[in-house]
Amino acid sequence: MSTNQNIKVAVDAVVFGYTSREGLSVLLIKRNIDPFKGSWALPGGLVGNQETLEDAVQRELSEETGVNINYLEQLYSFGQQGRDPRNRVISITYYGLVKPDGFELKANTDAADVKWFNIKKLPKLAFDHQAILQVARTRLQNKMQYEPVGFELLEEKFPFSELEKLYMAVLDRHIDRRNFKKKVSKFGFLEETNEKQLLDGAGRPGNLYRFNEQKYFELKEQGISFEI
Amino acid sequence: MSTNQNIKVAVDAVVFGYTSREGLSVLLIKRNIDPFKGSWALPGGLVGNQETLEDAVQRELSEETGVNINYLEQLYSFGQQGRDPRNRVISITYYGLVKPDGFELKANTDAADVKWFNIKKLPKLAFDHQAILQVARTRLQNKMQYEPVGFELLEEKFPFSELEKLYMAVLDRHIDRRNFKKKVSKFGFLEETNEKQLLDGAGRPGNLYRFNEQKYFELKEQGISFEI
DNA sequence: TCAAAAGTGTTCTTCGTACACCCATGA
DNA sequence: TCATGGGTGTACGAAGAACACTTTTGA
Repeated sequence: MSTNQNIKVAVDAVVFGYTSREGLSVLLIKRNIDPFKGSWALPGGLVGNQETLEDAVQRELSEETGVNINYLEQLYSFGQQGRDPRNRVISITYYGLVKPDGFELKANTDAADVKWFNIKKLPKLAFDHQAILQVARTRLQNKMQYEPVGFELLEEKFPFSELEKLYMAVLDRHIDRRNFKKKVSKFGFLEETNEKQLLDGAGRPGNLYRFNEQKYFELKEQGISFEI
Repeated sequence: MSTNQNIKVAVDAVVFGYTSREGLSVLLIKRNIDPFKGSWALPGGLVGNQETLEDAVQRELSEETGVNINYLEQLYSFGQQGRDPRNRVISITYYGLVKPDGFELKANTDAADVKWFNIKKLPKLAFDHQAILQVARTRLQNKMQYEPVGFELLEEKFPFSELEKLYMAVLDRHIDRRNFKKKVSKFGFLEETNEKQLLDGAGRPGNLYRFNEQKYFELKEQGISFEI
């Protein structure tokens, strides 16, 4: 059993982005080699002998998509036989969060195309990537409810309503504005700036807020736990 | 990057057991080959070309320890270079739960010895297994608070106090008996039998309870969520 | 009759939730 | 002046936390 093992190790990444225009989106590449040539798939590829798993993810993302990832966390490892028709490949998957200003894409040699897809309008995906994406979505939903990772999807300064809409988009349910504000404010890691939102249409401009990560870590040290 | 990848794939398992006598325990093997010959380590080994990751874990456990695993869940994948001094090995780790009556051990060819160690009296471990164990412990603590996995560590029928002591051992804090009973009973997946505990000493014998898994799944379907 | 462990209810506080009107701005 | 979206407080009910005495058994 310990001799002649012939299994390849890959990484794949589910990268989430959010804008209030587009909602919650996922970054996909169009494959330009077989198998699944022409299909949309998660960015990813084989791990180099000398690089860590995280480095491999970062490298693949920059090779294939050009995005700047802001938060990266290991998701799950998939190892079923037949998930890649060529060889036995186990894939260690990650999910990542990108701020809206890191949204510019450039498809590269390895990919025929790169695009953001709204989470509700996904194409058919190659391999078992549909299942991976589902796991990632569920994980993000859970994670956002007990750690303030949502801020990794917003600009540095944002109106409160952005945060609220983000939570509604990810959790896919309505949230009461007043209760949500009360709950988030209570923790004390959100700073009000004295700037106001720049408007794109009518309506009263909201105050801009900033997430104080330093403060959050202090509170976490003290055992205060975030929950939405 | 895609040519001549030379990385081995292994699985390792953190197996937890519980008895009120011994408290929360972890199953370790004594290595009989180098590196770390003579050190205690988590059971595990390389994955065969034709087996799933879960199968590999089950096989290693039965080869090395002879325990019957009751619940198995993937934990995390560790891939740092240097974690195995021989080759680049990435390890996909699992944690498992064993009922007290599956406690009999038999060390086998692959291991010089197998033993249960109380979680508070662990020896130095080989490789990065100390870190893996820490991740597993934290995961178990979290998991037990939102899914009733604790029952996988108890006999089929158990006095209520067993459940309570188990939670105290895993969470490492005091739990109020009355509040705990109220909370657990409320869910309705715990059945009271009309048998009573067999005593080992003085004290009033407790009623025996049984976990109704069927009922739990029904409740879960209805969106009722377990939380301690 | 004593020691050991199990069984059981009430009160108080905290948190979650439901809910509607006024304000600032651009068109 | 109208339409759009932001800002704000209160009241009710549910759940969590603190807390002590009685019962059953073996020695």
